[in-house]
Amino acid sequence: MTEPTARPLRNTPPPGGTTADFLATVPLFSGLERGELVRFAELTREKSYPKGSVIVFEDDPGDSLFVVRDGRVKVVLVAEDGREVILGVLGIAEHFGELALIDDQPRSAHVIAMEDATLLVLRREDFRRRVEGSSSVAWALLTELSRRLRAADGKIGGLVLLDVPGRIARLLLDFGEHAAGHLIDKPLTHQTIANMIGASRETVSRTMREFQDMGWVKVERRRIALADLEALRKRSQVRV
Amino acid sequence: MTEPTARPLRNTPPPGGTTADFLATVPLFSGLERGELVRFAELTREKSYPKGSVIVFEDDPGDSLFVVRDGRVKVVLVAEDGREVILGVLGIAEHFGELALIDDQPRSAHVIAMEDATLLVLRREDFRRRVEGSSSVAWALLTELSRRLRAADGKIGGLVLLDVPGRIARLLLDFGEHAAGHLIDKPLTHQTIANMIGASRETVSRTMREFQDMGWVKVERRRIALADLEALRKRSQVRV
DNA sequence: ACCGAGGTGTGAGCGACGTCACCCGAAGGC
DNA sequence: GCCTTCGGGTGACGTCGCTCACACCTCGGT
Repeated sequence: MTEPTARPLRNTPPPGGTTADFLATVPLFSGLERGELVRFAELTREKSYPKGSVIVFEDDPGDSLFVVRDGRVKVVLVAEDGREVILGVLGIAEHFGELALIDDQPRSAHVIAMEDATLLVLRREDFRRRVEGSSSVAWALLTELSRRLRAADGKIGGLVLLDVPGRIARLLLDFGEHAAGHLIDKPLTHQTIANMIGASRETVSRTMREFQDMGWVKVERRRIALADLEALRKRSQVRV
Repeated sequence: MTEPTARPLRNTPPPGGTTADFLATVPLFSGLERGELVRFAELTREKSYPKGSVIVFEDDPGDSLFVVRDGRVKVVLVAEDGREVILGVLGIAEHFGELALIDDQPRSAHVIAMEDATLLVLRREDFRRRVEGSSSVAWALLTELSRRLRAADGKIGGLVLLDVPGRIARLLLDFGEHAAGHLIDKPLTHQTIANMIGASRETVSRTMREFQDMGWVKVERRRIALADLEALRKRSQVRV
């Protein structure tokens, strides 16, 4: 855990077509027609952040929506003693910062770049005007918030009802269940897992070893592959 | 924990004016003009549920929005072994069931009447048509979901970062901080508290006693009054 | 006034996990 | 190549909070 400060870099935009093309791949905007996409794209600024830098601080007033164009970021709560809880990891085409746009409350968590990242930034007023004008965006936003709320409630349930191995099993399924070959492609350190499920790095380490010994998962070069979905599912239900 | 079944009762409507008057007090609808309120009210059915009955089951398809007209209901996850997690307690003018309306997913939790309750029921199609027609309702809904998402994230943080006394302190503040005389008016059993914060009834019992001994709270006739906000706030921060 | 149900108080035991301390191996910069 | 950094593995030990068991208290109902 370094002590990063926000120092945006200007660098070359990531490949992959125009901003409008990219926006079309983001669920939030996918309902829009070409012309609208282009206009949205024009309202957008692109910013780069090096690994470890803080993109938004908890309690900042916050008046922008961010869309991940490249890289990965984590949404975290940080306690005074340095322990952190990872509320979510966002990858390409995912976004954060909508809440501050909607209700004018300060940001509810830090967002930190896990890798060098490029983000599109859309300012509150521009965003609001569009949302009010386009029920398609408003509806997509409602859908997204619903999804997150369900996920959050599920997480609360998991924290209360499951022991650490159960929480790990569930997390692994969340990440790998619908992936090709049940392979979790992005590297996931034990520390990161620990912060996502509210456990210590050591316990995660011991548990992952156990899962490997039982043949439930295979790990090579830091890539985790789920080998026995049934066993993991069972373990992620209550009471073994 | 009884084993309740859904058995709606028809009984006398609660007092307090017309349905439209009532709707005007619900934040979701408070942006509407009189005429619209009346039309919404007409789309509404009123249903009563006895204490302990299940209003919606987890995994039900679910196609209605419910507004609490009278009584209190709890939103809960229930494990096979009977343990339950209370995700929220809703009182008069609060609502639930919007998620299923927005994203067509099955319900994510049970909702159970904690007291005899009267609810207004609004069916999906009627609701959707209105929301699409009225950006005021859509915006209010976004605001409400944002609020809940923040609350859920805060809860996750509390579960991970705080010990049981810390979680209890935080819960008490949530309920009583902005109440008149810092008095939590609705009775709150230790079991209920336990289920809300993911702890056992016994631990809650011991902790509440400790809080009383230290003069942080006063309890009489099952009403809890917060006596030392500062101490509670401190205890609800990380690391004592 | 009685009884029963629901809620609370409290002790004893124990187990899952956190913490601390350390080592090892791999990856990546220079 | 070498050295540093970052991530992982593992033992020893302490402890918070869960479970089990039971007693008491306070209602509301008849």
